[in-house]
Amino acid sequence: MAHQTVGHPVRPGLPDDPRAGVTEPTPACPVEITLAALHGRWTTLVVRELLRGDRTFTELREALPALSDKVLSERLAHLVRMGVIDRHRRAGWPPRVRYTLTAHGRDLGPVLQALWDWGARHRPLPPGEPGGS
Amino acid sequence: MAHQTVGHPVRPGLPDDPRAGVTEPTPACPVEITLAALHGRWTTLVVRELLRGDRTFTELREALPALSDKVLSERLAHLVRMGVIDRHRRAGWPPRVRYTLTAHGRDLGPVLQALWDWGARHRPLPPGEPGGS
DNA sequence: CTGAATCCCTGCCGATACTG
DNA sequence: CAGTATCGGCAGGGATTCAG
Repeated sequence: MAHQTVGHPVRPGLPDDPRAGVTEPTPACPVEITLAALHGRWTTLVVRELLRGDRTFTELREALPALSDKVLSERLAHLVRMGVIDRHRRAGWPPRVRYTLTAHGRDLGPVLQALWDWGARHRPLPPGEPGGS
Repeated sequence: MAHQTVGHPVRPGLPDDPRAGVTEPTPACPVEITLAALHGRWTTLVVRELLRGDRTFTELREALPALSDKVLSERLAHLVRMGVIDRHRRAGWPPRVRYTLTAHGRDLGPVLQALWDWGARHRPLPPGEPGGS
């Protein structure tokens, strides 16, 4: 997926960020950056679990039973690369790894809230409902 | 892409919406609904253009030159189905079609703003910046 | 326990060509 | 002008298996 700008039109008083005028999906756009962080199936659910508190790999698997090891592993690595979560290894046996949100990760709370709010207000067309115009 | 809930943990005072506890990516989750509406490459850029005012097919192509006819057509049909935009045909020749945001579509402004804000605050790891924890 | 490697299948998106 | 039809490449993600 790829996305972009917006913001300038929504807030005419915004700083004249040149990224608000891009004409193609570029990774430099802030909207792209955020959607890239949340990209992938299960990603928002993993973030939600971590918003409730730090978790181990197994705890996440138990919270999301239908999520496979491979995909969970991928999602966690992705979120670490995106600076959303941190990975903490505890020495000894058995290996224990805890995942916690970074400061940036915690800042995703309001973003997910905005996504929730719009979806909650929106009727998912049951079927044949235009919208409201 | 697929996503989910959140909201309950972010706002402990939220109504006890059962959707806040789903354990897999279901279309019933509000977060899923919103991400489904914005799903697909170019989608947010098309919405941004329409937030600036209504547009015709050709005007959108000119605003987003790298976007192909086929994909633009797909995105517009998708956004209509999602209740985000309306399609207005004007009789006569040549055919003129204007696309405008619905009320729900205009409500996406704050959502895109939230996405913009997080991405703008976040350093896209240039490379090698964990996050903040 | 916490993953990584592999296989395969599906769905997206771009390019090109064609129609009302 | 405003699309649709078709094709092909590639990345995403699920199941299974293997490793530190």
